[in-house]
Amino acid sequence: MELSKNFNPSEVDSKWYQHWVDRGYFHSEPNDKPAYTVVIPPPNVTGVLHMGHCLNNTIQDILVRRARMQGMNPCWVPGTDHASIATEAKVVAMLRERGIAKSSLSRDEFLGYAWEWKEKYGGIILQQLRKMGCSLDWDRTSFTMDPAYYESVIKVFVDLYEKGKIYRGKRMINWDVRAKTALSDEEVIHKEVNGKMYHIRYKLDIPGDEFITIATVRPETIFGDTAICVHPKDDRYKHLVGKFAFVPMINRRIPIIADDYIDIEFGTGALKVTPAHDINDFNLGQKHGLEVIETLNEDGTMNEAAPMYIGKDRLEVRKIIAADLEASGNLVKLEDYVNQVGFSERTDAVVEPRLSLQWWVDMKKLAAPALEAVMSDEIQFHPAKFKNVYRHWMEGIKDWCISRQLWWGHRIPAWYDEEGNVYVAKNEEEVRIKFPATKGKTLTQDADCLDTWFSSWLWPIEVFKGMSNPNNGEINYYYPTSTLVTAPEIIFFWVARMIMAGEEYMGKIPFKDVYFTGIVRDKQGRKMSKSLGNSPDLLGLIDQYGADAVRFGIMIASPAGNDLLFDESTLEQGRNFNSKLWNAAKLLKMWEPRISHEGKLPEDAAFAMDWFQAKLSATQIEVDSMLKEFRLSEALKTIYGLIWDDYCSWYLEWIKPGFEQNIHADVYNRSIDFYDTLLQLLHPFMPFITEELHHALKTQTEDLCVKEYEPISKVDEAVLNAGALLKNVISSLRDARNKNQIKPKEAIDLHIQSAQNDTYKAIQNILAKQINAKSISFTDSAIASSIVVAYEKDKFYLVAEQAINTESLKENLLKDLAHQEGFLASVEKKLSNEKFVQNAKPEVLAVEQKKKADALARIQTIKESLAQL
RNA sequence: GGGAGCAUAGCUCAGUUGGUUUAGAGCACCUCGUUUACACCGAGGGGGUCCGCGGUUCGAACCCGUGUGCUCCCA
Repeated sequence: MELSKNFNPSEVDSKWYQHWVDRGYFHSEPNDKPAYTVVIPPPNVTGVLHMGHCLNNTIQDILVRRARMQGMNPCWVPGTDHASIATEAKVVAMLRERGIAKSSLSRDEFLGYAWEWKEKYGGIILQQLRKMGCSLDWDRTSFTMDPAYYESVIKVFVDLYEKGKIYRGKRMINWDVRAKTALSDEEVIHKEVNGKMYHIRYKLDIPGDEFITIATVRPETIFGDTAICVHPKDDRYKHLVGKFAFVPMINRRIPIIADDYIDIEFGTGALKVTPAHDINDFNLGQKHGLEVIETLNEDGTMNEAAPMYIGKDRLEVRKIIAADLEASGNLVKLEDYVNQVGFSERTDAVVEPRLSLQWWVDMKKLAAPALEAVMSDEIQFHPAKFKNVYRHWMEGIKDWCISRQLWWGHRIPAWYDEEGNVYVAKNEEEVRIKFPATKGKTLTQDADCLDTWFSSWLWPIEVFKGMSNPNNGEINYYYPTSTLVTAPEIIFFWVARMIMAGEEYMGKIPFKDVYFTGIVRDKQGRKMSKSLGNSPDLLGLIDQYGADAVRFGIMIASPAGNDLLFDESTLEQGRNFNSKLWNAAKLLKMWEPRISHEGKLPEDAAFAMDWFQAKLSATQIEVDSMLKEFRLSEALKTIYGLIWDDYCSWYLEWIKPGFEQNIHADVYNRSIDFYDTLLQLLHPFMPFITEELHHALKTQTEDLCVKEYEPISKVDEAVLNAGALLKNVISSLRDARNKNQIKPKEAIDLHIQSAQNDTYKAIQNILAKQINAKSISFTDSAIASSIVVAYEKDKFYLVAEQAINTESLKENLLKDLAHQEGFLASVEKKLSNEKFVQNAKPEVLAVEQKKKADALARIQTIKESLAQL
């Protein structure tokens, strides 16, 4: 097969992807082999592929492809998440564009539009994953709202309710005024915001014109104040405790109370207490039996509690209230203040604490085994530093608010009768059976949906129908899964809760290893985001560079456990690597017509092959251990170096036949096999080009994608060392040529003075070729008017026609001498230290003595060389 | 405010239980080079007070303390 001049990824990529799918290589069924199961972190059904997905899924594909080539039975399950808030927001926006208001639709009508939208746009992202080469088992594509999945989520709700682990309660929640729904704590993003601290004085209900001043960043909440609280030991206010004050503008009378919760140093030391709109105030209110006055409507506008601002947004009121307080004489001062404000993860609205009746999961009992599983390393986190983060959260865990005031999602299976009694069962029919008392009563189902994560925590179980059809053959074979690859951002949202669900419903952990990827940032270290516009178009990049180059670029820049600073130059490096791979194959194929079966195997070629075999085996072992520790980036770098430097720059040059010369059949075949092995090693990282070249090299009996790795052969250390010596000598001599400005075309005569002539004799042909020497001979004494190069204890004399630049030679030798003498001094210092000689381990001592001997010998060599100049 | 982590070449990172050469790699940079694989290339080279200070030790990039700077998580 003739190779084209250049590698053309666009044709090759789609050809092989289709081929792999057609052959069913990605499809898994339970069998006798060990399972290697990975479930994809299901992207939002609304999602389009971004750099984060690219990194995450490339890593998964590397692990899965490698497992396949190691003879395991890998199963990588694709799918999408219904993403309740995000999707509902998109559907609402789409309807608005069509001029339809959500409020004008019934629930069923709205869901009709939502499904329509999902069928049309949902899953675009899954198509995009194919372009990247992901070896997902498409026959298993799942969705968190598939019918069976939906039933499982409901089943879990009912079960946890019956176990007393789910309850309904009026509590302070995070309210998203844009989506008009409750949020869990994890869905709130805290950001620093420049605001104002308002010092507001409240007139006291005592004779005279006295005031008490409070400080707040949310002045609009004064309408919900039901007390002012001071520290009992605060001398400034002690005398006011038990008295009353008036809320400015509305003149409502509120008590002044004392509690040691108050920080005397903060603000004025007096706190306005608004139990309806702050969690701490709420707790304080509970303790002191304070009234709760709500001031906000669902959409964040003020209600009748603030008569002068009804219908105005609370942030708008914050801007205008200062003037009004000023007018009423209540504003003491305004100062700049930086504080932390919560924003909705999905809508970016400023979150308002709000008292609300919601459904909760009691997390304490669920958390215990899940914490233990990670702390005992039954589940291993990579990098392990995330264990701390996890422990910290799990130990301080709070109950999980799971109800969302949305329609798109799993509807809460709770029914209410007219008196407000609650009945929980999987459907109304079931309620009627379980609760005969409901006979004749009208029941209404809870309007709310469950938090998205209340379904995704079942993902590793339900993709194998482990909830809807417990104990089936697949769940028993594929569960627990092997490795979860995900972003550290969702360690609480998802990872922790999957572990809880796994322990609760399977009695087993859901996965053995969790690999946390870094966050993808731009060159300047900023997180990639839509608003910054610093997120590159991934599909455009794949078109431009090819999927392999993108995979290479993103992996080479992702050190384990660190963030990834995305820079297009690494994709260029990937593309260049593609070219290198392609050209090396072209070179090999060029020799094919000149294969000779006659004659003996040349000695130098035999050495080259032995050396490369040793180097290959040693590197395979290294790569193996790196991958076991999830050091994927380092493994790729190692393979890159093996191919580019050791195979292409050294090995191929060593065995390269002269101009129009033949190549020995053994050498040719061995070189092809080496290359094939290299392609196989690289395949999990760059699947397309390796498959293409695997077939281009020779007629193959199987595809690389499913070709199992051979056992690694033993490393011949002696040959490895001889090769290293050869490389070093070549480099030193080339350096000498360069420094003496000997033209590359000019052949030199080389004289070697060494105690190990046999070593050099075995490699002299290679050496001659690599440094362009027309002759090599061995000598016992110095050669006149030559360039002297000292390497270790050996000396090399280069004889060229050109005049020798004695000065620069001398300079180099002196530099080397200074270095060696400095080194010797440090070694001698150590060895003359009695305590070192007494305390150091014998092997350390031996090493130091050898260092000294070597240094002395080298100094001797350099001095001799200098003397000859 | 509480917690975690990081600081090594211009950049991104390795550096295993403290001793394996006076610290390595890739990219970038500089010099030279178009001999039939590849200029998306080849050969060679330069470049570091291992963040500062103090300590432990015969010996510290590595261990301890402290300061500074940065990042992340939680409230």
